[in-house]
Amino acid sequence: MTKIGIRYTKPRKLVFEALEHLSKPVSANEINDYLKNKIDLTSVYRTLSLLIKSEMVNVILFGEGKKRYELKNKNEHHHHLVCEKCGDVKDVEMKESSLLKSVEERSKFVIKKHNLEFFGLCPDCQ
Amino acid sequence: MTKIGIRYTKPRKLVFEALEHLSKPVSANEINDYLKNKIDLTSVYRTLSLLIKSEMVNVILFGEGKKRYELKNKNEHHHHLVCEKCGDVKDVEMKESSLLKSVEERSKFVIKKHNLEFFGLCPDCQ
DNA sequence: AAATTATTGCAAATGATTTGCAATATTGCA
DNA sequence: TGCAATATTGCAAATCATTTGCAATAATTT
Repeated sequence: MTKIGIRYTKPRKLVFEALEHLSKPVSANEINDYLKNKIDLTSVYRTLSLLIKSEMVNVILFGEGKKRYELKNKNEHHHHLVCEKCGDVKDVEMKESSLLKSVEERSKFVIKKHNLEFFGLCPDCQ
Repeated sequence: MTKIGIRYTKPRKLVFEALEHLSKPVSANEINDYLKNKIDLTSVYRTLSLLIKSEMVNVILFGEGKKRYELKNKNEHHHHLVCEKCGDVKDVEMKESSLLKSVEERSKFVIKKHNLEFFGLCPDCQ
């Protein structure tokens, strides 16, 4: 008799805890560092794809040539403001439904998702 | 007597022409394909960094794990709407100054730049 | 506790981008 | 024009992020 299922394993527990604890967009490597290499980097990547597929994690791009990952559950849909000097990341909330509607109307596209990230200098670094 | 200067060379000419001709965000590889490997991929990359430094080219991220490059001169500041099915890219213009101002006020950051890209289905692919 | 099957770690592959370096091309000046 | 000075190229190899294959291991069902 065949059974299929997703198992709750140590690597998965750990990656989830790392994302929860770090609670900002982090790279796969940063997760690994936080976990002190207790699990293999490959498992971090594999767990992340799982979490992304289950819509528990968002992928965020800051244009550094790598992906960053963030738990979804916490806050609502939001964007980020990154300090180009110290690297601090702040969440940005905004209502963008009218903006999306306007783009949809003008383009006749159906919009499924969007990326929006801001870069600048935080109060301390100005 | 030492002289310093930037030279107008064949590879640079070609990369510029490729960007002009393709006139949408393209990857380094796509530039190379267009140029039929007349120049080395390394030179494409080196020319692109030069053009970026001189603010003639923008880097655009669609989250595919690679960068895309687009000539600045053509249109004004704009964003992109990418069809997730056929890959077609449409430019999106919008006035975002009030949005930026609002984010700056709420965050106390000074915003230097931002990324905004939309993904969805174009009229033909819906 | 055994059998079944999902998951892991490790090594190696892949893809994008960068770097070192000797060979070559461009440019300013005699 | 011709040459020297130096910027730039191509090629090979390095690097970084991410993915894949596979045999060993762990989780789960019975």
